[in-house]
Amino acid sequence: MPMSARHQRRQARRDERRDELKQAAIEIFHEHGYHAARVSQIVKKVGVAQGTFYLYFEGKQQLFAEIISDFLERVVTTVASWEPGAIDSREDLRDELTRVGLMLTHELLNHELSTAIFFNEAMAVAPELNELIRHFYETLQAMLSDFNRILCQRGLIAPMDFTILASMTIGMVERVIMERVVYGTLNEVEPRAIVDHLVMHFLTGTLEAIGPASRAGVPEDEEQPTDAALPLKA
Amino acid sequence: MPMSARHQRRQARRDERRDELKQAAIEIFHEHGYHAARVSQIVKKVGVAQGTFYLYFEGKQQLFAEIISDFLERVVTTVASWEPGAIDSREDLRDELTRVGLMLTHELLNHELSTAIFFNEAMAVAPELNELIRHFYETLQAMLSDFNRILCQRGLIAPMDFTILASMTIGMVERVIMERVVYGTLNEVEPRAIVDHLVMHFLTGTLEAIGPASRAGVPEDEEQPTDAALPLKA
Amino acid sequence: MPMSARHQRRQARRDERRDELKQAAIEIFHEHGYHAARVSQIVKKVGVAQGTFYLYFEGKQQLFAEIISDFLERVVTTVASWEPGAIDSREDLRDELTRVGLMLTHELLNHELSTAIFFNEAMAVAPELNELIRHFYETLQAMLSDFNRILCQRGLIAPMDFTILASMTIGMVERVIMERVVYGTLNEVEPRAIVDHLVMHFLTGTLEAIGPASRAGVPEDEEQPTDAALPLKA
Amino acid sequence: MPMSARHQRRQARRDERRDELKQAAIEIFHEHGYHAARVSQIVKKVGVAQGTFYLYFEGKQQLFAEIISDFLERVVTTVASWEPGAIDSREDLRDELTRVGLMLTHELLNHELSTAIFFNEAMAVAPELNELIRHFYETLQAMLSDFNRILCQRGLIAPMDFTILASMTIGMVERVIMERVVYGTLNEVEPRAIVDHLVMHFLTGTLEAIGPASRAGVPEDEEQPTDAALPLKA
DNA sequence: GATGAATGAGTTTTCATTCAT
DNA sequence: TATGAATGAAAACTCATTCAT
Repeated sequence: MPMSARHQRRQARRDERRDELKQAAIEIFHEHGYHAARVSQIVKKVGVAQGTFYLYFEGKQQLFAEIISDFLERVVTTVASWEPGAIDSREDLRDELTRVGLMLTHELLNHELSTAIFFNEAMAVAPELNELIRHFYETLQAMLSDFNRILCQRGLIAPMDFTILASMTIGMVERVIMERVVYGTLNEVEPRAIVDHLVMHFLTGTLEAIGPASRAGVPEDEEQPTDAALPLKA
Repeated sequence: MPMSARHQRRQARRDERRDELKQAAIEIFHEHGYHAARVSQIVKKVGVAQGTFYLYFEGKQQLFAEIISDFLERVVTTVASWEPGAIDSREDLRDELTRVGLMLTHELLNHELSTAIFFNEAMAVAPELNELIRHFYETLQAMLSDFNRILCQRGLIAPMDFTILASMTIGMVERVIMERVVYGTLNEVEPRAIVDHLVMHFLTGTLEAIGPASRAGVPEDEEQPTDAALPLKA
Repeated sequence: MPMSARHQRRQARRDERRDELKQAAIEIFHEHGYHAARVSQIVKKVGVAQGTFYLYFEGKQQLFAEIISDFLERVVTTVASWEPGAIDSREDLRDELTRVGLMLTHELLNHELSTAIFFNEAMAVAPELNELIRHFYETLQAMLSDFNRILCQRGLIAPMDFTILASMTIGMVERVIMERVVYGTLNEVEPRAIVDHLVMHFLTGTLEAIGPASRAGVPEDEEQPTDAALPLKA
Repeated sequence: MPMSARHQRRQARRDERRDELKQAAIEIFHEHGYHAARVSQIVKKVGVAQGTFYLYFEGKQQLFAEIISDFLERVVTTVASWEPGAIDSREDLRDELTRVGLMLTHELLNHELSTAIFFNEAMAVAPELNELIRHFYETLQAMLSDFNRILCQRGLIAPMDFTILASMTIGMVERVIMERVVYGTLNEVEPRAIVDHLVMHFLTGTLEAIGPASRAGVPEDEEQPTDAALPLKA
């Protein structure tokens, strides 16, 4: 059933306005937080009447949930793009981790506001939403656990509790991203450097130096501890 | 200036009631979240009148802030108990990390509700509180960065960006604690095992097996990847 | 920029409703006094919801201030209509005083409730409002002082402290109006008689009889004190 | 029935504390107004506990009423001291008016705070109190009307509506006192000068100059309008 | 589709007063 | 007498949502 051109145009305009409202909402939610955000501020930003809002969204909370949902979907999609198939060595692993890490980082940095909203507000809005978020983390953990198990089977990582490992990995990434997006602490660090640190820490903890990415705080002049100094467990 | 016995008794009763109210508030905040929590629920739980609440606290928000502040203080105090002085080897380091990790874990698990409230709600209450939390993370990061720098100078960890490293460490710990406290995912895992994973991941990433702590998901029977299979960077 | 007919209609309805609410508020404030008056009583009287009130006014206090402000403005406007230009004799003066007096009296009696509210409540609501009232009295006094000064220069009134004179005049008028509006004491006295008394008292104090306006309490039959008996100061 | 010395001492201490509290209340009522005044502020000022207040007064409102009542009584007593007996000439009248006027003025200025409270707040506290005040004004008016009637019978003042005259007189006095006590406008004017103006205005309106008391605003250098210029009604 | 006026439920907080100690 | 902790009623105001135009 082909739609009429007229209907299509209408639909396009509808979608456009919907996006406008959603974008405005993201900005307002980011600025004030969910609870202090007012629907009146959102519609004012777009320049439409209060009632118009409800032509496009069921309500404030549903819109917030949608924003969070969009965000979660982007993250899952990105992480799911992992391709374990061709990974045969630790080099391959590092490269693949770096690839996915960069994708994820770019994704999150490209949607800074949503990212910040997610970390700051999402858990404090409504029980239903918490369910959604819980489900997201479960999915993520399952995916990572599975990956890790595969890697372990291939002898690429040591055996351990992969659920805990998954949590640790998620936490590392999350916190680093938060620092950058929410607080701006790591703004002057290249995303690449961040990803390098994440990947290397996953691979070798604090065993290996991460050279070129180093910045302030690294004792450059001082004699670097040699690898030899690192007593690897037999 | 010795207080009269009468005054002392009064003060003691005052403190007791204050604690009662605070504890009730923690439970209510945990159950409903800050915004859905009602002062009326708190006083009902303690069995006092509405007005009594305001004899002990300036208001709902101030009480919440105090609860969070208590929490943050406990964490900082615990982390600050780190003693880098006598650490001369990676073994020492592992032991000290384990010691502090266990303390912190116990601390957090002993105040599960506050911990959960902090992770879920704290950022979504009020800008002033966000300031406090921001300051907390800055303190924590500064402490960890300094530790890492010392460790590096002693050749115990490799050089890298210690700010990023600090964030990663904080994130790892946070996420694992959250999983346990907020979602109950890791409830059947011994705190000791959790700490072992955190410490080992900090030290060697995924290079080394964490044996006895292993649980579901770990391919016990399968041939373990040997250390030899792990290509350490030259 | 001509407004659409639709917009005009809306605005008209808006103004109407606003007036309705203000009028209801005047009645409630008059009946209960500012502090005992409830917003709920006001909206009930008009038959709208509680929230509607706040579409038209910032709050209870702001509405009260507006009512008082309206009142003060009417008074000042009336008093400012004084025309000293053509006054050359005491007869002229008496006529002009009578004219302005009647206008003011009518104005106040036409807004009895506001007048009563002003005298009873206005000073006990808020410091900001007291400022406004203070300014009102200052304006009034300045106007009257100036008038008196002009009259004195023309030889129509004797020299004295015109600030005190202004205060006395204001007080005379106020009290007489209060008696009538707040207490209903002088309800059966014609406004004209009231004004005659005010004017004559301003002009000659208790020197001259005010005949036809006399009512109960005046010893009609008794021998009137003759003017001769009045020892005018040399 | 003679009280024991012990009981007397107790009663004295009681009265003292009661007065202390009342005085503190006057200051607080003056500073904040009745509605914004807090019982807690009053007891704090005296340095006793909250409960103590209720050992001496039934409550906030009753105390306020008592303060107002004290005030009204002082005024009535003063005005009632009028002695019309020996007044046979306008000179006598002027002297007696001046005497009473000075007494009243001193009375009010000696209790500035109560006076200010009365004018600003008294009508806006409670209906019962308004009754009291109404009664006060009725008493005052009756007294003045009677006085005026006597004066008229003796040929000392012209016939007119003595109720209106009483109101005018009360208003004149009130307003002048208010200006001084509430706003401080006439602070640099001698009480004596104020009373002179009041008395002269009562006697001759604006017919006669009030010389030595004149201050700023009086055209001293300019030719004074002569009495001859004042066309007295035949 | 768009508007924006109207709705009204819902909650924190204050403070005069009481009363057990 | 004095204390001060406890009481609890009471009210202004907000804002998400609706619906007649």
